[in-house]
This record gives sequence, structure tokens and C-alpha cells, in this order.
Amino acid sequence: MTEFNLLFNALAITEEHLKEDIQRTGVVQTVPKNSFIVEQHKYIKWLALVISGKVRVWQENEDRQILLYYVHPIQTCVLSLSATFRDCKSIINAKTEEETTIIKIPVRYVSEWSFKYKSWNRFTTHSFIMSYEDLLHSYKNLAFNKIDKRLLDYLRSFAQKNNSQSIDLSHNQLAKELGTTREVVSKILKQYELSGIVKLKFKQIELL
Amino acid sequence: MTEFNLLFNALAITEEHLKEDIQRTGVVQTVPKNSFIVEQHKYIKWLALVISGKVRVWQENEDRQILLYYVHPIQTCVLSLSATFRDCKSIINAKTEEETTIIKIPVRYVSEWSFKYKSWNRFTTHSFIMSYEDLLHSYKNLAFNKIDKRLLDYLRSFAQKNNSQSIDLSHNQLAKELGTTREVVSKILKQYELSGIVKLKFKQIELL
DNA sequence: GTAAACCTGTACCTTTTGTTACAGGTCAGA
DNA sequence: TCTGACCTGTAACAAAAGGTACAGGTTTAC
Repeated sequence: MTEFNLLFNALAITEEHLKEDIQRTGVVQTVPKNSFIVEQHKYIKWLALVISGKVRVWQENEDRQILLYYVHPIQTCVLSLSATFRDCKSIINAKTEEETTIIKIPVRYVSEWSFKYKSWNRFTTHSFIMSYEDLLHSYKNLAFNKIDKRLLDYLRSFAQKNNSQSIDLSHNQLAKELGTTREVVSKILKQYELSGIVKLKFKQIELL
Repeated sequence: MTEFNLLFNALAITEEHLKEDIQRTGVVQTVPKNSFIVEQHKYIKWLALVISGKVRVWQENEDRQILLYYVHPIQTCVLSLSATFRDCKSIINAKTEEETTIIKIPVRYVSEWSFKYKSWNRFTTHSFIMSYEDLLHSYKNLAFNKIDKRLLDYLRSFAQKNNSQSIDLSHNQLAKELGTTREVVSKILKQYELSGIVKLKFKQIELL
């Protein structure tokens, strides 16, 4: 099955004209691990739809960074979506975490289609809503929870998403996801290990 | 000018059919100060468009709360917008801060129109984008800045929005906007007063 | 097989933020 | 004018989070 067909199926796209439009204007591209898809302060020219692989989206300061979300198949980075509706610079970074295949669509079509094709309208709207609610949850989490809880939450949701009880991340990586520092993560994890909640290995954390 | 016409002007709505639809299905309502427009965990049945007045939107925990944003004329609470696309319970609270006139639109029309009418599509999309970016800024702010800076930022943007150098809020109210406690706000403000950045009065802070 | 790069653990200290407790000020309404 | 509700200031303390420093483990690439 072609990448395009995968996309059409996943988004429940039935309109033949939309299919044609996407196939005519979209570009299939496979990018290696650790490539930037979107870079802070740069203009967004394409909407990237992830077909396979994984993309990490985050914000950064001088010395810290914080995860916003991951883009999995078949999703799009809602921020490039938003940029498509008014030409603007990116306020986030997005980088592949593994080899990733995307379909790139020039931004100017994205809003045009949202009025022209019902399924595209549904897709963009739905993406916005989901992303907004995700961000809202993150915001609430950040505002009200201490890092020990945020860390455990992160580990659990990571485990759930990957359908495995072990998390293959270094303390440093975890710190960056949560916007804190390595030492803090090490300390908390050690606490959790002493409480019998996790088991620590090299670059791996096992949830018990 | 009627409330409806105010709305049509502000949103640049030209389609006569859309105007008719809005007038037929919308309900103009003036609600007193401190009324709930949306309540956490309750179903959202209407999309409220603020015509005049001001609505505060926030999230809360057991003992804390944090401001999300204010809805001013002519805007809508993007969360009720998102709720309209899939029947769901509210995850936020919204309350009038002064007497407020709204136009309520039953949720089922909102998504329908976004495909039917170009200007409505533009309006909903635009609302989403703006709100998303606002929230993203808040998130970054919360993640990377200490409360003293967040407080000062808040005061300055408040002053700017109200076009006045004095902020008529108690320390307690400020604490709730920022998700912290009254004592912390008092201490920081006193620091700023000693540094000559603000002047403190009863229920009023003047930016110098 | 070895160096360089990265990972983990931990002790100690500092800064930031929150808590408790209390004293006194301001204001609106009875 | 008195009262109760709310506001402000502040000290002393506690908890949370971050920073510094260092010791030693693991992995990868040459």
C-alpha cells in the first residue's frame, strides 16, 4: 500500500478530488533519525503528515527544554497546521526520533482544502481539538503537580504508549522531557526504586 | 446597532444565509457579574460569543487555580468551541467578571457552519490558532520562568490591556491568576516596590 | 583495547517557593 | 459607629527544586 493510501485510509478520505489534490501536491519523503522537521524561528512552508516513524515536538529556552508532544503515525504537528493558516515563523522545534516517512503538503493548500473538502475539514479541526486538549492537560499538570509526580506520570504514559513496562531513556533525556535537570531525575528515580515502584538499569527503567 | 450586527461586523460575516442562521438559532443573553458560563465537568450545550463584558477562563485543582485566558468582545471561549465538535464535558471554568452580553449558539450548528460558510470557517480556525498560541506561550512561561518574572509579566500585560498603569487587583487575586499563594505575591511585590518598579496601594498596584 | 563520550549515584549546598502564624489596616453594610 | 469580611506585611520555618562537584560505570568508535 502506498503512503498516500495509508493516509487516505487513516483519515477516512473518500473524496476523489481531494485524493487527487493530495497526490498532486504532496511529496513523500523519508527522513533519517534526528532530522529537524520544523525549527524554531524559521518559516514553515510545508505541512508534514507523519506516515511512519516518530517526531518529537518541543520548546526551548537558553538552557532548558520541555516536551510538547510526539507526533505519531498518522498525525500532524498541529503547530505547523496553525502556521499554515497564516504565514508565520515556528515557535517550536520538531525532530525525528527515528527514521520517519512524511507526506509534505505546501501550506497554502491546507486552509483552502479545509473549506473545500469535508474530510479535510474534519481532519484539521480534529487535530486542533486534540492538540489543544493535550496541551491543556500538560499545562494543568505543570501548574499543579510536583516533578516527582510528573516524572512518574511520564514514565507510566510512556510505558503505556509503547506497550512495555521498561522505558529505555537516560535520566538526562527524561530531564529534558520534563524541563528539569538530570540530578533531580536521578534523585527521584532512586527514591522510587527504594519504594519498590521502579527498578533502575543502565539507560532503562522498569516499572514494577 | 443590535448585538447580531456587532457580531457580523466584527467577524466580517457577509453571507446572508449565515446571518439568518445565526439570528434564527442564536440567543442574546445578558448575564450579571460572577455568573458561570461554563463549569468544569458539566456538558457544554452552547457556544458563547462575548459581545460585551469580560469572561475569565481558568482551571482548578483542589486548592489552587490558574488563569487560562480572558474572553473579551468579540471572541469566544475556544474550549467551548472545541467541545462543540464532539459532545463532551468541560475541563475548564468560565465566569463573567462584569456584566456580560453573549450570543449563545447551540453547539450542533457550529461545526456544520464551518464547512458551509467561509467566514465562519475562518472565524473558528482563527480562534483555534490564536488560543493555541496563547496557551503555548503560557506554557513556556510557566515552564521556564520563576514567579517573580511571571508576576511582573502579568502586571505589565494587564496594564497594557487595560491601557492604564495601575492594576486594581488584590494580592490574593493575583496569586490565583498565577497559581501561587497570597504570601508569595506579597513578598515579591514588596521587593519590586523596594526596587522602585511598582508602588503599592490598597487593592491597587501602580507600575512606575 | 583504549579514549572519548555519555551515563549513574550521591553528598552538600543554595535558591525558590510554599506554610504557618499573627498583627494590624481598610471597607461596606447593618 | 461597629462588625465581619477581606486586605496587607512580615517573620520564621519547611519543603521542593536546582546547582556543584566528584567518583566511577558503560558504550561506541576508532
